[in-house]
Amino acid sequence: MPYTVEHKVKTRNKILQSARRLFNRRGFAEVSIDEVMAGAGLTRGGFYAHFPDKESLFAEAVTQILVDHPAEHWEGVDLDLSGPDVVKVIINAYLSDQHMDDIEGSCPMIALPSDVARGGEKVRQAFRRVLSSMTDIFESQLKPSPTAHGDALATAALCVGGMVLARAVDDAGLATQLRSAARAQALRIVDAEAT
Amino acid sequence: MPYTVEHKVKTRNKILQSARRLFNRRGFAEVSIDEVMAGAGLTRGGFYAHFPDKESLFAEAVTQILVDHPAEHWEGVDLDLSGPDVVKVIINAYLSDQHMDDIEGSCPMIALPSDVARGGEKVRQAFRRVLSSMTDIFESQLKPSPTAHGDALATAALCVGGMVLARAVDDAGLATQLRSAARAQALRIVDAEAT
DNA sequence: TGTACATCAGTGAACGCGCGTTCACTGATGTAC
DNA sequence: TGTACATCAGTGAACGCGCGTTCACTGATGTAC
Repeated sequence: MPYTVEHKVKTRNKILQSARRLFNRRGFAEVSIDEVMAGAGLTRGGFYAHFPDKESLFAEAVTQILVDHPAEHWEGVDLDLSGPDVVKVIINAYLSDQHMDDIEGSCPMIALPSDVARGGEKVRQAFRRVLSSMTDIFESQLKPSPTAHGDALATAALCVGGMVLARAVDDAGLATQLRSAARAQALRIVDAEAT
Repeated sequence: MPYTVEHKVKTRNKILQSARRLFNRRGFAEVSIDEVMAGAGLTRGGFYAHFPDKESLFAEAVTQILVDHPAEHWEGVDLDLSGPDVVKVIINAYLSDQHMDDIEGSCPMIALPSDVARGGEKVRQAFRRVLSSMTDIFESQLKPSPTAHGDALATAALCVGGMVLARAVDDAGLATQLRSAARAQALRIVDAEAT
């Protein structure tokens, strides 16, 4: 068996990373397989040795951030996921300038939510896994209560909603206001409900 | 001058409405001009007598909801914009089952945020106008304070974020939880800061 | 150790197709007489 | 009032192009001897 197994896995990951960068920047429909493969240093035809079709690539690219960067996500942001303030650290990192500017490396929930909403079942399932990985951390750090689950979901809605609006608006000042307003409310929720 | 001026305006609006429906459902890049024109009962070629290119159509379609439905937005939801509880009425309508299900008629901030974030200046400006028309109403009903503006922005982030996540997730139960969690927090903000 | 070989990751030409846009036209319309 | 006409909204064939996908191939590789 020529070529090691790791060789193929490595190539597959190169394709996924190229896809994630390109999808984050330009969206699913606007990116061609040619471009994804070129970004991975490969050519068109090889794609189908790794993925059955474009839609599958989309689903895996959305999930990839979970597999590949389990702890530290956004360039220049230190995520200490073991300290007592995990939730605040995540909120601040999520709504940070670095995450705002890091289009290619950003969370797929911000870069691709409307693409996913229109996508197939696999993509939407991948999206839910990403969201749950966030809300599970939030909920685990809140004081157990009947509202803890809802508070975690609302906190995620604030983080994602604040960033999505900030990215879509043509006014940099408004974008900054949106992020700090979302941050303030998110921190208020977790402060009120912290363990 | 054959054909009245209103005739051309009417046709233009038919194209815009067809575009808004199709873009909301399938996204900007995924919808063809042929489909938009067919949805308006017209054929391909006529498009360029009304719009210079596809991007301009996108920008106008995003704004159209403001021009066309200034008061009542979502099917089956009564919006009383004159009462004292405007903000609560809007929050409830925005996060309602009707708005969740009405994909074609929904707010463009929910259906198209990531498409807009990648779009040109005109589209992003149109998006900001839609967002501001919402936050202006919120802010005008809050007790004047240094945080009123931010509270209005955070409320919008909750409404939009809650709906965007609900639409993207593959789990109907989670979608409902997201919407009611966002609603609860949004109402909490305006209750704490109401005039 | 060195070489012949079987494997299969990756290549790139080719496919049919639908896209955004252009343009010569047609025919329904309001107006002038 | 009735008719001839100029206008221009809308038509649909055509354009070049890039897409997703297929497939016969090539050549770098690890293995067997």
